[in-house]
Amino acid sequence: MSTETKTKNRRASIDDVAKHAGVSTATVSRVVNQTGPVAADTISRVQQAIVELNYRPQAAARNLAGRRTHTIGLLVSSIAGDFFAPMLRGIEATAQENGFTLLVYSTGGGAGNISQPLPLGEQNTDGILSFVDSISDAELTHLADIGFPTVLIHQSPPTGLNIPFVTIENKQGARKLVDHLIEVHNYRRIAFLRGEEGHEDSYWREMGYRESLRAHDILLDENLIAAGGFDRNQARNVVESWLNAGIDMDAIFAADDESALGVLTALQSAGLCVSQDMAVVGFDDISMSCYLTPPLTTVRAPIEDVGRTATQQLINLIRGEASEPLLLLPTEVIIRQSCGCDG
Amino acid sequence: MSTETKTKNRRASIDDVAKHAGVSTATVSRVVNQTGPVAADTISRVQQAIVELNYRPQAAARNLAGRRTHTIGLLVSSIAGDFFAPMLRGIEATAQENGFTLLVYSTGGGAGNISQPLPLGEQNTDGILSFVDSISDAELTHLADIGFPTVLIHQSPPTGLNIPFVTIENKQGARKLVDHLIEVHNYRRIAFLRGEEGHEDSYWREMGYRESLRAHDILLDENLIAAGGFDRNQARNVVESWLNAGIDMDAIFAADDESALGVLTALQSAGLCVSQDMAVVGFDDISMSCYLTPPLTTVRAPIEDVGRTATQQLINLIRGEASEPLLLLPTEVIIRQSCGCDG
DNA sequence: CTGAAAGCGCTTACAG
DNA sequence: CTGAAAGCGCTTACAG
Repeated sequence: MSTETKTKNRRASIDDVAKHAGVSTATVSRVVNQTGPVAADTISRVQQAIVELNYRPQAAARNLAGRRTHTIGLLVSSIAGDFFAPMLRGIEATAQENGFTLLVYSTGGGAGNISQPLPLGEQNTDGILSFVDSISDAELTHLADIGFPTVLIHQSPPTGLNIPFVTIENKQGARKLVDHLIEVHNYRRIAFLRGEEGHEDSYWREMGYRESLRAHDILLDENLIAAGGFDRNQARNVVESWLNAGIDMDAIFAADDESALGVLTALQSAGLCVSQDMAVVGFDDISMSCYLTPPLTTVRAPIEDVGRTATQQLINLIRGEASEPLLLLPTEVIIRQSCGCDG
Repeated sequence: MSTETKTKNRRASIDDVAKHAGVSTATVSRVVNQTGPVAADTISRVQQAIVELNYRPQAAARNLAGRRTHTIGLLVSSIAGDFFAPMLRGIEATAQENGFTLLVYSTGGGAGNISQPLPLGEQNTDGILSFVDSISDAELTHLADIGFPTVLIHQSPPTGLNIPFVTIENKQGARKLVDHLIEVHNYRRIAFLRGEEGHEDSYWREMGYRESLRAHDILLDENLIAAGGFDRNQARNVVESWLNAGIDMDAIFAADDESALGVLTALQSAGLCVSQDMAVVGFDDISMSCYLTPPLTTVRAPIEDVGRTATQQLINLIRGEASEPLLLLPTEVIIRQSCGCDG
């Protein structure tokens, strides 16, 4: 069995509406877009014709003639995980509120610095939002050259390029989290599990970690730092190898909640009791973090808000209004039980 | 009046490329789109011009002239949760593989049956993917009338409309899950927590539940059925009230994992030990389900695959090829520990 | 307040 | 294999 599309008669165009209402297409355009002055009764005549013919302006023609697309392009390396959903929600909502639609393209990771024309750009959007590593420096340079509205999310622009970006207070958040571990729980041997190589979030979280240790006169043991890749399995493997090597630790700070999950798994399958035998903390506060056992102490990243803010900045740029070169959204330490607190 | 003043910041158009390569725009179009025959050396001349001028065809003009948009519209009621990410991943990937871009619009829930022109439709896409309740019957009827390619996800079309849809084997999955509860664990008093009112997934899951009870000669107790709304908090409240009322139960089947979470919370804060004192099972197998305590026994819904399949069906429709009126993707019971098994 | 007309930047018969 | 030309369906000065 199969269904097939049946073609019916042509859709109504602006000419049809104009004819039906006895006006010119210019007038129809004016009432549709609420631009320019039109007499009240003309307006209602046109509106009636629109309803009767079920007229909907065709985007392509509108964009061509108007030199705008009313759409925002979002580039991400991968549409995955708990991190993505809230960000998308923020972006989508803000775009809608301002009359823009959202075009999403995921570069599928690894697009890193291979310069290849993206399917989203000047040719089909009014502006681009780029999350982390989804766009090459060459492409970014091109966009900056032609002055195309662009905002970076959780990533700073290549040096020399004047592209606004919005991200979160990674360092501050990490600093406070580690301070808690040291000051409240008296841990001194705190391991750090980095995120992805070259990822700025990870970099600044590590800086916060180092700063906290330094501030408390704790000598950093480089053996307590390893790469977790923001990945459950990689994190789990690292912790298992630490355990096998008999590394002495009080606590493990995973660069994100996703990898904290792997840490928890490794510890539990080694028969350790998290929070008593070993503290674990993460970063992001993804939706499942409060349901873990024990509930995860972490730093809340205002991801949805990052999406909203970045989109607003982009829309400002598109409208030719001022926009902040850098916006750092505040993070907040969320104390639960995996750090050793009672909850 | 001299044409020497070629504006430096204007983007290259097809005319510029044609002039640069010494050919007509028709020829440029042919090499760009790989349509029609072009001599080998002409091709390379044009390609060189394209590179030199950094030419990128403008989508709006292309769409207008070509009467196609090369984009797929996705309508969802809300971009939230663990359910959405995998579905989006499947849709996005399949769209990309076939040269389509994705336009996403979330109706923000409650769009139910208020007929209001959607920002996604015939005017800016080649086809529409609609997830559950994101589009009104009136709108759907309109789309069917004009034969516009449309595919429904996790939702059947209104009666009389010939619109293909893809969903999962809800009833079968629920049936097997409840069979397990009865046959392996000997539970007889199994409660069911419905999902959202009028939601087809919920309806069929309930049918599977009822069918299993009937097959095992267990009389259905209507007091053991309540509305959980696919919602953590609502589910939690219901279970708390059941507990307060002293309802006798062996097990609770939550219509999705999200609400199973609420069940777990309610049970645990009442001091009950899930899996020993009371079994809990869910549906979907969202990413966090295996990390819950105890790990959740559930039914795996192939959500990403649903996204892929629906998109492929839509693309078939767009291309005028055959498409299945209904595709039911298989589900699978995932036994973990919350049902009382050892794990 | 309204309309005639010139595009916007492409694609695609049609003719050669 | 290639080009001239007629649109695609809108918007927007410009003129009245």
